[in-house]
Amino acid sequence: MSKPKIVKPTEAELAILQVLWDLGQATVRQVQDVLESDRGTGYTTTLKLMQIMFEKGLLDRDDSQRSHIYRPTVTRQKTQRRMVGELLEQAFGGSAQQLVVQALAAKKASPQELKEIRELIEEMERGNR
Amino acid sequence: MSKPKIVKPTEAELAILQVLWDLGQATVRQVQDVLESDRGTGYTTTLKLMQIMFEKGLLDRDDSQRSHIYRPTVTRQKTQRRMVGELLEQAFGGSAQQLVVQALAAKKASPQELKEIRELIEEMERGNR
DNA sequence: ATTTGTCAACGAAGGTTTTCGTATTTCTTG
DNA sequence: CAAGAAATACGAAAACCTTCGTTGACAAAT
Repeated sequence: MSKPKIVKPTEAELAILQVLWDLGQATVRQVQDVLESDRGTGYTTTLKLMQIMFEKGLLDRDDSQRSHIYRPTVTRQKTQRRMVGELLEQAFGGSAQQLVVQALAAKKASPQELKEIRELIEEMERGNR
Repeated sequence: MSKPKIVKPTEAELAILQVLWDLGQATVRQVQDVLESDRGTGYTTTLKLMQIMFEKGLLDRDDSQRSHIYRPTVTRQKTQRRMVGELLEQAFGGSAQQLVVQALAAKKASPQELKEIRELIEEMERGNR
C-alpha cells in the first residue's frame, strides 16, 4: 500500500486548502486573489506555499498549461475530522462532551443552532444502535 | 489593564499544561515522570520547555526551594475554549454544527455519551432563552 | 521585434519549536 | 568536609514555518 503518510497542514496551508475546497481547483493567482485581503501576504508567498504543499502531497497539480492548476488531495471532511480528533486528544483528554460544551460556549450558539445540533444527535441515537 | 497578551501554547507546551492542570502544580521532575512514557524526551527538554513557558507567562513558579514549583497561569477551560474557537474559524468556517458532527464521528461516541451530550444541549436550550 | 507583464522556480532570511549537551549550583550523606 | 546526586541555567543545533526578492521563461501588446 504505497505510503499513506498523513501530513498535517499548517495554519497558512489550511487557509489555502479552504480556498481550494471551495473552488474545487484553482491557479495560484486565483487563490492569492481570495487570500490577499485576509492575509495581506504577497503572491510569491502563496506560490511557494502551494509548491511546498505539492511536494508534501497535500495538493495535486496540472502543469500542462503555463498557469498550473492545483487541487487538494485531501477532503475537507477528512481533514476536519483529523483535526478535531487531534484537538480532542491534545486538549480534552478524549472527552467529546467537554469539547462540545466548549465549542458551543466559544461560538455562543443560537437557539436555532442548538435545535439543529440536538436533532442531529437524536438522529445519531436512532441510527447508532 | 496591564498586558493580557494571549499566548498560544505549542503542542509540546500543551502536553505539559495537561499534566499541570491535572496536578494543580508540580516540579519539573514530576511533570517529566508523567511525560516520559508518552513522549520519550529527556529531562532537560522538559525543563527548558517549562522555563520558556515561564518566560512567556504561561506558567508561574515558586523558586524559593531548590526544586522550583510550577503552576499554570491559564485555566484549562479558557485554553480549551480558545483552541476550539480557533479550530472553528480555521477549519470549520465558524459552523459549530459541523464541528460537533466531526467530533462525534472522530470519537465514535457511545450511546451513553450521546445521551449525555443531548441532555446537555437540552439544558442549554432551557437556560438560553 | 522590442517592451511589458505574468508566471514558476529557487534560494535565503528570520522566526519559532523542539531537543539536548554541558556547565554550574545546591543539597545530601558517608 | 568531600564526593556524589539532583537541580537549574545556558547555549546551540536541527527542523520547520513563513515570507519575500530575484531570476529566467514565456506570452501579450504595441
